[in-house]
Amino acid sequence: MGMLREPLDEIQSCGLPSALEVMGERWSFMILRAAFNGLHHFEEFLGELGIARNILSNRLARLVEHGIMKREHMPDDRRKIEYRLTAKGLDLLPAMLALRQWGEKYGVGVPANPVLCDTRDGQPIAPIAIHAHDGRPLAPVELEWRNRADIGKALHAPEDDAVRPRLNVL
Amino acid sequence: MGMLREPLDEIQSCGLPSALEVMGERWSFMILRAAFNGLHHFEEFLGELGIARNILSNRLARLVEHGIMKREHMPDDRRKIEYRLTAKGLDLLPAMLALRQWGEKYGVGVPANPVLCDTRDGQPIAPIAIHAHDGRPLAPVELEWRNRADIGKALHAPEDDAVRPRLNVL
DNA sequence: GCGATAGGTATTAAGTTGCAACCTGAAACG
DNA sequence: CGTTTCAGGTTGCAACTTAATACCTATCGC
Repeated sequence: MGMLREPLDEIQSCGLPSALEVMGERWSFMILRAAFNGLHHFEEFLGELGIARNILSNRLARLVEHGIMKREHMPDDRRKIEYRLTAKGLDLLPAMLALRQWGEKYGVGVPANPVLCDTRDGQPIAPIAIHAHDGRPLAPVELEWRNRADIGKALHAPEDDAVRPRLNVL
Repeated sequence: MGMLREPLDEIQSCGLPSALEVMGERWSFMILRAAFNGLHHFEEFLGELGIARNILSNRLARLVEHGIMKREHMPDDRRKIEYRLTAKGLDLLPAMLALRQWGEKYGVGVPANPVLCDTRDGQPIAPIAIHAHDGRPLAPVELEWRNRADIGKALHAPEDDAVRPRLNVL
């Protein structure tokens, strides 16, 4: 299949376009979720997702090509191929969960099952959130964009709270 | 524009399909990022993203329709329309950041600018990660899928570590 | 060998995207 | 107060992507 779309990356210095190059495609996240749920084979994905064979084939190939999954013949049955998440693929778990939790929060009647839990106490994980480098949770008002050059600098007097830039979306 | 695609939701009980219904479309996340960077107007998005007018128009309409952004005439100049993130839109920040951080980690030469920082000390935020309900950070080996019915139950003897299901992707 | 199974490819219709040209209503200008 | 400019679109069309379905190829179990 061709690829004459606008690259979508290099638009600004930000990793988002490069992430979306693979994960922005229709079905990529659904395939990833299925993989996180323990699916490993072509026909399993096919049955679970209700996707067309050719599209699934193409998407798996792209995920493999981008190092998100790896593709291996099974030694005991050489018809079978095993698709498995790589470390790079596993690293997408927070993004996938954040998106899923958002969908659950605002979607219609989606009580979500199964739920990702802490093995230690069997309780569901916390909502994915933003934390400071030292682990403090951060609310939107405590956030601001900074140029790389200004990291760690005192840009505004602490008492001058009203003038602080913050996320300029609030 | 028509909408005869497979719904992509209702496939399983999980919020992901419903999240992807809007955010899975090409450009949606890029528009969101631009909005988080403080852009509010049609022509601003157009210039920043290099997207076609009709597509931008369509995507903004869909974001508004889904309650992610709101659209308001500016009272001082009635030609201008202001697009602004709603609470629902702001709630996508963790998902957007997780995706962006992943792209930065694995993308080619993307040092990312500007960077989201804590107003308190001007330091960049921590990587988006998974935490237990009590705030402890959780590694992949400490995670397992559970049916809603089994939340909080002791499913496996603590000493029987090898048999524990975990993420069955590891 | 022979049917079933796993994982694809090929063909074609339908839907989506991107480009460029055009439209509309509200400022701004003189 | 007529004309120009600006903001925010819409329309038409060609190119591309997706989906559905049929077909292909290598194992495997018997």
